[in-house]
Amino acid sequence: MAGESRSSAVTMADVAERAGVSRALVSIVFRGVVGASAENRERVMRAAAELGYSPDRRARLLGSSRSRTLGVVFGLHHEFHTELVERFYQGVERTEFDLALGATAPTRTERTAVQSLLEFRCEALLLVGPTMQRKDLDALASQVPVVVLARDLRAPSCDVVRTDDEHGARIAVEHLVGLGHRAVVHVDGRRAPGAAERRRGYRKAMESAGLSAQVRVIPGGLTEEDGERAAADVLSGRSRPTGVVAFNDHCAAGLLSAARQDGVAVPRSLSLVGYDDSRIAGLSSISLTTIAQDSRRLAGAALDLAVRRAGGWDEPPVDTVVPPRLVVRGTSATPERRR
Amino acid sequence: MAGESRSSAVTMADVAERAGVSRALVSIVFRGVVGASAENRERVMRAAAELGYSPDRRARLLGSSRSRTLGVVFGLHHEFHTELVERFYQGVERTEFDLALGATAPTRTERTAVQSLLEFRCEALLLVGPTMQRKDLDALASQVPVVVLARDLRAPSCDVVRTDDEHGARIAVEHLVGLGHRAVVHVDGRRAPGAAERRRGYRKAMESAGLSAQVRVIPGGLTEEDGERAAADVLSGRSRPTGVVAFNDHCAAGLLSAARQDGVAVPRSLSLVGYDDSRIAGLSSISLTTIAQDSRRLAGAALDLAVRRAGGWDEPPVDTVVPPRLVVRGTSATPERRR
DNA sequence: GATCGAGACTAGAGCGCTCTAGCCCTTGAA
DNA sequence: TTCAAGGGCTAGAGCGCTCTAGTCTCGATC
Repeated sequence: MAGESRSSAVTMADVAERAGVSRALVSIVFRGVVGASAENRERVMRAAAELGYSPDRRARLLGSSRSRTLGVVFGLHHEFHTELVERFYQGVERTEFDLALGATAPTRTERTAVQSLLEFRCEALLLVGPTMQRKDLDALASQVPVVVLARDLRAPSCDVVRTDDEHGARIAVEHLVGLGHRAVVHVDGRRAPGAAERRRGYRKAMESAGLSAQVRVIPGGLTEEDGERAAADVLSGRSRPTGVVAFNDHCAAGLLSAARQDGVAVPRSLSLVGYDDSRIAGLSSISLTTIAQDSRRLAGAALDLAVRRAGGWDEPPVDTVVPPRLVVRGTSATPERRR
Repeated sequence: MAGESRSSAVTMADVAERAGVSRALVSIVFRGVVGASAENRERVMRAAAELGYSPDRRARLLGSSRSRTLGVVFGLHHEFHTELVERFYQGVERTEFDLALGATAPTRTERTAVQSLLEFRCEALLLVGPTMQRKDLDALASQVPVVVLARDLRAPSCDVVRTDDEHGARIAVEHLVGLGHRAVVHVDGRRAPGAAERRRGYRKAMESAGLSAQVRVIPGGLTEEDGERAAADVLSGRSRPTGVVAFNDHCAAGLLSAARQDGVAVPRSLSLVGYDDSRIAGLSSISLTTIAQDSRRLAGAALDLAVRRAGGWDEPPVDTVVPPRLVVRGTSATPERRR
């Protein structure tokens, strides 16, 4: 058969034969455990290289009772999810585990992704921003250790790692107040996940700054269109604010483009803070000051939990909250003096 | 051990016992092949459901000599790559194969990704926009069937599926000319992959339209900053063009923001066409007319090739070229009458 | 009534590893 | 000298499936 010339199946036995040792010894060498002389170790590696051998993952996993695999379910098109995945890859190198990716997309459900990861016998699952129903999540968590990221759950049946959204909104406000703003409004996310926390953070921060009288929450949303719509409320009226904390970057971008179209100079006449540090915030034509989630710590904490759970750690679910940080770009500045 | 209460290992043997049949029969049922009575099929499925059994992928793959797995190497942060991955998922359902993802990121090399997929004994590899050196690619292709997407190779050692960039630039020009533009310039991508083809497409289209005299290529680049820089060239001078075909969307976005800052109305005074249909093109504040790659056909063609190669198809490498299409948004319109 | 064939089912040998048990040898302490 | 300890190595039994080569049953055919 023509295909035979390709790698074909060079197995551990072939390597063993060529190196003149037993299969078991080859296994020892490839697992990197003690029990082989330096000489033989070298011999085996050479033989393997000559034959182009690489161990068969499937067999390897089957042989040991543990799969040493962590499953990650993430949204293929969510930039923040993919950022977390990258962090996972980085973090997992320090462990004895490997990662298996299960992507989610408009045409591929979480259910499908989870199913396929389960077939690989992952020892724990990392779910990034899962949208599945609560009862499905609970059911899953009873089958396999689960760590949920970026979704707030009350009374969780599994570990949760998330960003402190209240704190995020707070530091956004503090940034503006620190620059000298007093009239700072919040364009919120209505009922989106996280919206309530951000609203609360905004309110509390304003109160702490002695600006209770200035508190004003304007209904917004998640999209640019929502931001554009909210712009009407923000910009009209006598009491135009000098600072806006928006629910997220897209909303802020809509607001920004509407403001500029109205001839309002940003940041000279209006400062704007987004949320998420999504890619558009970094575009030079937008250059949005925003709140960034600490993907590194989020991923690190989640990975740590997953590994411990996989190792049999059996304590009640843990809720880990990571503070976000401010990223200052071009849409925030000292307010101009008016009147 | 505490972990035992979780799924633990329920195997085919457990299902067989519960259903009162042999393991082999359970296998037959789960593989969905003929050879089991309706009654027993039902019995087995019921037993499996009761036990919460799902077949072990690792063992399954090991048992059959073929892995029935296609590996995909893609850039985690490239939106176009992830779009292709989604298409792959869709397409692969119609086949007998499964997908294994190997993500690439700034901190994770293609080499690592390929290595891990190879350990899974993928029967073919789909490389999306691979950046590895030519000789590494050739070496890889000699080990396992490889299909390369979105990278132009001359005299390839493997199948290539790509977009017809020359054609893309051509239809961008034709769109503008069709709207009545005559002074159409091209802000190019210098030496970026695809830049030469797009330049050629622009030139040829202009010539076909009888506008050879208007041909003008301005050095650009891939980023917004490149676009902003090119804007100076485009907008200055007596002979300002009415239409611009940019190398890509980011370049076009930079151009757009610079033009607007200069008080040039888009699309009234200047029409702009980008390339790639990236996410920013769809942002309402940008709303860029652009050229979209046909991810569906690209993925379909690549998948088809991979499956055939995996099946032992052994013809010389195939080069598949897919035409892109125009996406009209808000940055292109009939030119205003001047003078 | 013997023969055949098809369908339903099973036994059991792999697949390529891991890992335990045990062998052989050398070394150092008793 | 004896024995324990331990390093280096191997045999061989799994791991949970797939798949070939059967066996058995039953009804149709000659």
